[in-house]
Amino acid sequence: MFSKACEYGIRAMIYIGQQSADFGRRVGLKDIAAEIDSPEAFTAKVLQGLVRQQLVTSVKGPTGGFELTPEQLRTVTLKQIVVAIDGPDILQGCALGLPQCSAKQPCPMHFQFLPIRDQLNELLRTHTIGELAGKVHDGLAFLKR
Amino acid sequence: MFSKACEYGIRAMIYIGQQSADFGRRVGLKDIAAEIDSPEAFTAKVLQGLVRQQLVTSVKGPTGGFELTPEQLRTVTLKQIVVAIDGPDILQGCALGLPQCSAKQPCPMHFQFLPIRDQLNELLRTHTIGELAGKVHDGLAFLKR
DNA sequence: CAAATACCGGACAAAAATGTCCGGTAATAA
DNA sequence: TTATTACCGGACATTTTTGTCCGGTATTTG
Ligand code: FES
Ligand code: FES
Repeated sequence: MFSKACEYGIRAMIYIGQQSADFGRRVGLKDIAAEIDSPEAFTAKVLQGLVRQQLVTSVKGPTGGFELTPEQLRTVTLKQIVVAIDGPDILQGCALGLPQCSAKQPCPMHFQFLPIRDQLNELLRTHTIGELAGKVHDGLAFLKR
Repeated sequence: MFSKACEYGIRAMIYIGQQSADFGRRVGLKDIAAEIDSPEAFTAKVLQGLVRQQLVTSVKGPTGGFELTPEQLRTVTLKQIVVAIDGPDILQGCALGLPQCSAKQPCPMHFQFLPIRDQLNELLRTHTIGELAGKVHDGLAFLKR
């Protein structure tokens, strides 16, 4: 479904968001990698990209780390993260790999697949990091194991 | 979503099925690759695997090629093909890559993601190759362009 | 039987994804 | 100011996926 990079990116964002929302605390790479069970250096690469796209904020030096501003917590969606890392293909590409997904020249799965893909779009579009971080805070969801 | 191998595999199977159902005609690799716009040698590899799993039948020598028996047309589903090529992960794996998808230890997307994944399961489980080949026959669906 | 055909199987090659390392830079704190 | 901290950026390494090649084998036709 998603690439490893994307999985790590989402999990990292939710963890950063949870720490920012609950404690106003910045988190370092080592901390993140440990809490979401991901390779540290690779996760760094993924987060660097998200910082460039301003989906997350980073601060260098002692007491530095990653954080999500209240605005980012409220506005950054799963869709933005997925598109930033994996590109828009999963949101609009053909299930069977045809170069164009269209109702004019549909693949045999098109009309059955479309509603499913649309629901995925809706899921990604309507869920913010702040919302998902809340579940982790409440002990209703987990980021590893 | 699916790997390239899986996309080629499904498209090839539908084309083979359409030719078997409509004309009782075996099709060769060159023909298949041209009709579904896929790399010939790579498609061969994918089909070899499906032959081993008896999802499609192959015959060597002149007049040989690939075909689907009436039974295969009726019973082989998208799910069987996807699992044979990509494995069961897309049908049961966690959206965020947790080693186990479970409601006991759910990731933050679990309860929203589950119904979508279930619908995909249902789509793959309930559609046979014969059924999809029929759409191509009727000009309602296409395997390239 | 002999020749031609077409899938089979394994080795090989290229590209992409995943993962690591290390020096550079900016920020903090003593 | 100086030392320390922690992200940044690029190069490098490994693994997986994608794709190619070629001789072998089975089958058909003459
Ligand atoms: S054309 Fe294949 S999903 Fe739309
Ligand atoms: S635990 Fe992640 S989808 Fe079920």
